[in-house]
Amino acid sequence: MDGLTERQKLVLALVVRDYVDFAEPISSRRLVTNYHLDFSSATIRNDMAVLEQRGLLHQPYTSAGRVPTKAGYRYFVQQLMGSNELPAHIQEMIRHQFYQARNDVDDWISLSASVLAQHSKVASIVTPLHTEKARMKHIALLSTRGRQVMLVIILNSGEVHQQTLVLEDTLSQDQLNATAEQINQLSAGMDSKELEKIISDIQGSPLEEVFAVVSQVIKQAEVISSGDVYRDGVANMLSEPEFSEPEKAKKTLELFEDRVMLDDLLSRTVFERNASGVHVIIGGEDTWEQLDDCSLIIARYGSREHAMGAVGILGPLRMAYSRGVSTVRFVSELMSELISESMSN
Amino acid sequence: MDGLTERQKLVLALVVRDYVDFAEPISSRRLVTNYHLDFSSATIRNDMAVLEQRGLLHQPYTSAGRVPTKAGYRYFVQQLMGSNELPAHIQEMIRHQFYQARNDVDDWISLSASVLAQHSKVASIVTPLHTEKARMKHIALLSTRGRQVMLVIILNSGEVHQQTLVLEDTLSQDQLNATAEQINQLSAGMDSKELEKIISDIQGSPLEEVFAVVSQVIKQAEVISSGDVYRDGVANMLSEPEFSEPEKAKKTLELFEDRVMLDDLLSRTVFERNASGVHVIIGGEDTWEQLDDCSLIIARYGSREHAMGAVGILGPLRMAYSRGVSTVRFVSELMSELISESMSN
DNA sequence: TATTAGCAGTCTATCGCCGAGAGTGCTAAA
DNA sequence: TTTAGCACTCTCGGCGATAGACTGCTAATA
Repeated sequence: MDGLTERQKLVLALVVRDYVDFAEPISSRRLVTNYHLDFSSATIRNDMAVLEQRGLLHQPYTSAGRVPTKAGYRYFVQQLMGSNELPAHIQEMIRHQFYQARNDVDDWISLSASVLAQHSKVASIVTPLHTEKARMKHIALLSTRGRQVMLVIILNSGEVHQQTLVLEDTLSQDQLNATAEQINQLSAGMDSKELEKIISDIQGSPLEEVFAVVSQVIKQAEVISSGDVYRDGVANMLSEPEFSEPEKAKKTLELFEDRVMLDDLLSRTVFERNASGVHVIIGGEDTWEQLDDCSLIIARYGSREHAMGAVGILGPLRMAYSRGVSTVRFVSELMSELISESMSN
Repeated sequence: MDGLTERQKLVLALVVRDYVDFAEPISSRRLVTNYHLDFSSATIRNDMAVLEQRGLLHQPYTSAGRVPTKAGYRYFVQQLMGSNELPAHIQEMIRHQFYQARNDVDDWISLSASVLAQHSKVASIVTPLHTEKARMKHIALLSTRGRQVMLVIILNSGEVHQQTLVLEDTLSQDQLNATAEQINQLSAGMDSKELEKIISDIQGSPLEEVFAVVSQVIKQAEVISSGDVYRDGVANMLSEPEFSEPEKAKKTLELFEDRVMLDDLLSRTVFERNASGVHVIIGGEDTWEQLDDCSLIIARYGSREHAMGAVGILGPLRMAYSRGVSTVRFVSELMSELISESMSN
């Protein structure tokens, strides 16, 4: 009910739909003729006036058509849009692309960024997997060159992290193997706190340096770092008329280079909100000023027990929400499925 | 000599310099007053007419000021610019940033992208290290989760590659260690061709699958892949007036997402040309159509014996070439230095 | 011969104006 | 409650005129 008649809801939905497609203010007559409504344009005008009073539509100037407000988009997404599935042939196409890829999480991640950008015509963001409670499973030390050594850390979740070390002296691979073995014996299954305890126990040991780095890497694994967020389709955004003024375009592009903001956004939306499923953030929602004229559709993938990441798309307010949500939902579910398959057994 | 008087060269240099700063056609009077020349504007006008005849300057329309042509920029870069060093305090600042970073090539790479973008005010591109003749030094197999195994390959050059495998059966870490040991014994120091020979020898062995992937990864290491090129400062570009038309801006942004083109560009400029040092590519140089109104300043880092990468900046034709070249040169030398230090023992 | 002052000529950019067109809100009738 | 009709408002595109910025040329000068 919430005070809107069925016809008013229809009008709102049609305005959103038409505006998304054509990016110009929508007039009452236009709706009547394009959608063969059984009402006169005057009737629709009355409904539009009501919707404007409720703050769901906006008139750029007296006697222009109507444009949805942020609240209008939100109402549309929450009440009117429903939840459509992605058409079967599209699903098939995407699945096919994934099955063709190598069996590698990193490849899937970059592929999903590309798929999302391609199907949504806006920019996409995909984070790698990360674990909330990171525990070390196993490490390896590999001699690369000179005193340089690669430390590879496998977490319980299956995530892999690596980090270069430069040691005081050159060690042979055999010596490194022995060292790694020692560390594995001492600390398999530990989290960063437990590791720190060990470090204080072994003060002065030649292992201390390596331990410190292991603990540091594990601590970092618990925070999502935008450093290795995948992006794609950023150029798509510039086709949208809302970014025709270079100033706005620049502001938006800077979003994608602002790591602090991305970190905050991703961790606060996807990882803290306990609700799973697809989130739609419209126009910054009073929290992210920079996102003021963008919308974000985002969902988790992976599983809470092991490791999770986020896939999403970022576009203008005037965005194909229904299609966007279906696409993001499908891709996130597909990713989860692929990952759990590759880890099973 | 090459047919230009000293004063004509000066005029060209000043036009380039002033145009770079102000992005508007430069008039004869403007040069005289701004740079306190001891000639009248009429004299400068005569020189400008000559420079235009030589194709070094261009007049947007009758009775507008002059703008450098691509040839003009090229002449400036090759003959007039000289090679300035980056101011000492800037050098110090950049060094400081690098010494603060972790001792990790990947961190240096992303840092150098950020430093270049910041100091040049245009976009930067940095590739990771890659080797022309990749030989396997050592591999490790690490059990991650279920049948999923991480294959880590260390090349002779010190580069590290990793790739997830999904095996038929779950193997314990001990079994994996044994397998890796076998492979190391059999094939340490081999290049991809030699590996392929081995593969045909061990047809049907359980090692075959792993071998195939090792050989594939090594082959890939020889090609520079834009997949993991670092970019930064792309948003900077949109501040430049040449990208105020969204159409051009989009075309340029697409450059950064066009992996095929980046691959080609990087391998043909930096890795094939035997001359080392800084390369300046102005306006695509008849080879890269998409780069038509961009310039690229790029240099190698690393060393030919071990592994090399490229650092560079990409901006509009109207670019601060002198400063750009100094910056790129300095960063590439610094990277080389840091890498060789971390590899020495 | 090289340089310069002066001037006529050319082109752009900007402003204001006007009319066409689109779309509304309102009123009165169905 | 819906609708036809109409007056009103506001934008957008085109037009013309003006101001201003530079140039190229010519004739004078050192």
